[in-house]
Amino acid sequence: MPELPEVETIRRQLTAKIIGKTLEGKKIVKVRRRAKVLLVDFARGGSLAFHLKLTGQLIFNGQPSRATRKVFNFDDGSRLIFNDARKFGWVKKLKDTKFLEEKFGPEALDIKLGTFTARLARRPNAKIKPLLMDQKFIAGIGNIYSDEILFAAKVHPARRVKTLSRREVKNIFQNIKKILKKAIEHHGSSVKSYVDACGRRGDFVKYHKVYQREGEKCGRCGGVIKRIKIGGRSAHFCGQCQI
DNA sequence: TCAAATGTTTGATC
DNA sequence: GGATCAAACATTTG
Repeated sequence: MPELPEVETIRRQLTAKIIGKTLEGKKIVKVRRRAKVLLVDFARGGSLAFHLKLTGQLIFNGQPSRATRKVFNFDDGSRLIFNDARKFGWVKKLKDTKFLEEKFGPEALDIKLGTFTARLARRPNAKIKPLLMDQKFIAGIGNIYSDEILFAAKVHPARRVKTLSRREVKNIFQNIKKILKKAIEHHGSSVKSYVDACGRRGDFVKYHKVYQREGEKCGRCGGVIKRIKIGGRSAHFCGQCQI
């Protein structure tokens, strides 16, 4: 799944649907997100934690299918379906979620420019795309949005951090916020299997400028969109205007 | 049949 | 410690 915008979409929808319901005798008081982990908090402590990895789905009042791994039944007869075709995802009960604070870096939507710049300065030799996807460096960005952010900032995904100008750093920073927020407004990107908590597909794919658009013409400069491997993942970028 | 896929972890190597 | 890469997890899709 599901990068920050997709998990955040599900978080918001579940907040509206399941707060106040009771699950296995425990009242739900909050639905939170930390990095790409979704947390359902109970009144007397403890949480249910979900990670959807690549193909996980959480559908409120969905119908079970072959991909269904778990069904959570609420006291009022409604339910939450956890699907995951590839079985990489997980759900677990946590007594304490404090460790999640240190497990991940600052939230992408919360980080300040000064913090972002200071953290970059500690990793001068890292390539920018894998660094943006490093959850310990900054939390919430994955393969789709790192490509889109770097396209918007006109920065090549393999650029070393130490070669970035202050202006480029600011540009990347501003586009992290801008693109993630816009993607949330569109309920995320349904490239393949992702659907939101209502079982609907996200709309943001039509705004992708480079992700999975190899061979197409760049909408900004007319160059050709390329795909290369960086850190074992596909990186999509315009070979002409991303320097 | 082969390649690639929204994520993360682990181990090897320089 | 950093950086890079391959492999692993299990399955679907083109």
